[in-house]
Amino acid sequence: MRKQEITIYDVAREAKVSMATVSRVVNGNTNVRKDTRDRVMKVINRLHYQPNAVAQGLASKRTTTVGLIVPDLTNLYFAELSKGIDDIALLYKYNIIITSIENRLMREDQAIQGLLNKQVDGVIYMSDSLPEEAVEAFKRTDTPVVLAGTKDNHLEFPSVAIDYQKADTEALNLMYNDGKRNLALVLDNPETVVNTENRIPAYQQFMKEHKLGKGHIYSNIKDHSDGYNLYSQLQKDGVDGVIVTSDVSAVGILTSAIDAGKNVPKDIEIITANATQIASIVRPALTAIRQPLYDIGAVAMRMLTKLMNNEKVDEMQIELPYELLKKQSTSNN
Amino acid sequence: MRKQEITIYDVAREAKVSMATVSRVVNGNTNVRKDTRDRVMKVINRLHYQPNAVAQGLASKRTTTVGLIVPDLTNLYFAELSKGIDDIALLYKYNIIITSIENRLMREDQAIQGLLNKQVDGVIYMSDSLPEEAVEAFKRTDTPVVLAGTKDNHLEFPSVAIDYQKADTEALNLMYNDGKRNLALVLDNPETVVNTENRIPAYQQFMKEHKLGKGHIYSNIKDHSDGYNLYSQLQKDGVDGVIVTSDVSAVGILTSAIDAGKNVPKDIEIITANATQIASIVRPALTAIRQPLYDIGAVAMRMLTKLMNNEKVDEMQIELPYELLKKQSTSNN
DNA sequence: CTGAAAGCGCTAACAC
DNA sequence: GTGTTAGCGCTTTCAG
Repeated sequence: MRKQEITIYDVAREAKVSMATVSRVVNGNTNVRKDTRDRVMKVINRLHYQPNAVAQGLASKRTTTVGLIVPDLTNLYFAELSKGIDDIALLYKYNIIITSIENRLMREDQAIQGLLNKQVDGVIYMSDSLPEEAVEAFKRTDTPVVLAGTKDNHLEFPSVAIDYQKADTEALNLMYNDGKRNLALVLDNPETVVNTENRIPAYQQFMKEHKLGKGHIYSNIKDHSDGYNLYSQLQKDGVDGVIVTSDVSAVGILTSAIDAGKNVPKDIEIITANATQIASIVRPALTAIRQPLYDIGAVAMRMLTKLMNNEKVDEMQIELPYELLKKQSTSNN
Repeated sequence: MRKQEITIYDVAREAKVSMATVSRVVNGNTNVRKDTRDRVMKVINRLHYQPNAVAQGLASKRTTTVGLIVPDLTNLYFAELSKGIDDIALLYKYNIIITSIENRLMREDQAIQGLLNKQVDGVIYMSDSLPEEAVEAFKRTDTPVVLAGTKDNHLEFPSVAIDYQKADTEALNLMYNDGKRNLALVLDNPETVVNTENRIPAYQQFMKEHKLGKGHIYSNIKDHSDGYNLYSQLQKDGVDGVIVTSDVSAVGILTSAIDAGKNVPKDIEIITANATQIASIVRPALTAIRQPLYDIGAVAMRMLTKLMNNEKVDEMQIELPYELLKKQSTSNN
């Protein structure tokens, strides 16, 4: 709806060439003589011609657009992932259509279908859960998909993530070495693949191996106040060390403990499993499993570019290194 | 690139109608007899037909897509604005193409041009600065634009924001009433319209009216460590009260003060001017100018839908109410 | 209420 | 190297 609808046809006429030639110039095709190229370029600049990406998309069947499916924009975990994706997308000249699915009106499979209808060239899926309908939706298409910061049950889709199981075990071990024996796991969503297939098994195995009983798993602790309110329960249950999957919830537990006159890490140790900048901003700073979120996003997007170009991808399940950042919410003996 | 490329033509053939009729059914045009509509719908469902949005866009010149221009995805200020935008966009069935311009590779006007080439139906601009080239880019087009959480110098564009000047004056007054006399203004970007036209004038006028001298304005304090490092300078300058435009920077100042053994609010009062959830998570909680970020985004997007439909919009410059949330970083006498 | 036909602006064989 | 010509899949007059 530009005021001046300059089309490729206008340029062709003014430059006295065919639209095919203009198209070649626009797309950097080398099969154009230098002087005609220059002539066309001059007209393009004079007329301020800008190719209509929609028409290009229809004709070429490539939209240079990728879809992002993300649960919550205001969760820094996803925001930091997105940043990595965005930077690489820019590098490869892809636009990003973002679809947030936290809203009840939008289901995963609908989000996918919507993106597919827009003819995106690829999709990056960051939602922590991958419902069966979503899997089906992906399978109905040739459009490549990469999971970022999450995995699927059967490793059917390419993904970029960390070794959650190993990370959690290491975190539990840290608290164990600090003398903590009543360790708990605090989950946001208990049904995500990462949790059911990685975090919970890691926790249960650790508890078993160290003969610590069944332990405690708390679910649906998603925001600051959830965490804040959970603390009294943790006290009742005698918990002295927790891994928390939601960053702000970890802060909530921390604040609640301090407000209750407790000492962190003496009375309770806290490790946040999906650290964002928030973990390092609060005091005491939270010991954290630091995932390379930006890199996960960047690598996922890079992988997607390869997939979209039908390039060979040697590794479909990429695992990036994490770091267990020991801060003030554990005593780190 | 779907495996099964069902087109409107396939549906037409199977349903024994013309593609025009299928199109009418798909678009909810009422001029279709009920039984033909049903027949077409049945075929659509059987074939899993999904309209190609790119072809629709080319033919109808509407893409049901809006562009978002945002400086930084990982800044919760923008994330919270985006959430409001996203929810309303979903409601009106618009997709969102997000363009982040913090990257040096992407300038404001390029971002705009890119969105325009994609034939977006409208743009929401959240960047805190609006360079001349960006203004020019917008003027070359009929595509409606709404500024969210920011304003332009000449009120040329529709916008949704708060009264920054009034808010800051109120904040300064709070600290003044607490007995603070060496008040400072800590800016992220000193060149944004909101700062040059609203915050700085408000500050200067307040200082003048209360005969507090020239005061101190600090610039380019953008992240947590900027704020943290600034504190020693604030001490040197004897500052006992600050308004900070970057939320995480405010936390940085807070943490730095506490680490230096100071008392907040006794030694220094801190008010954050662009509060996000972070402001309420830290302890002591930050006194904040709480802007209704979600609402700003939602109202901006709603306004844009009207503009895109050529509906009448009575108010082009919308000002939403803010709240001065008195928390623990001021003594609130 | 339905169909025919002309594009939307561009790309991509295929000729020359 | 360059031009010609079909489409891409859909919407939208315009007839009837």
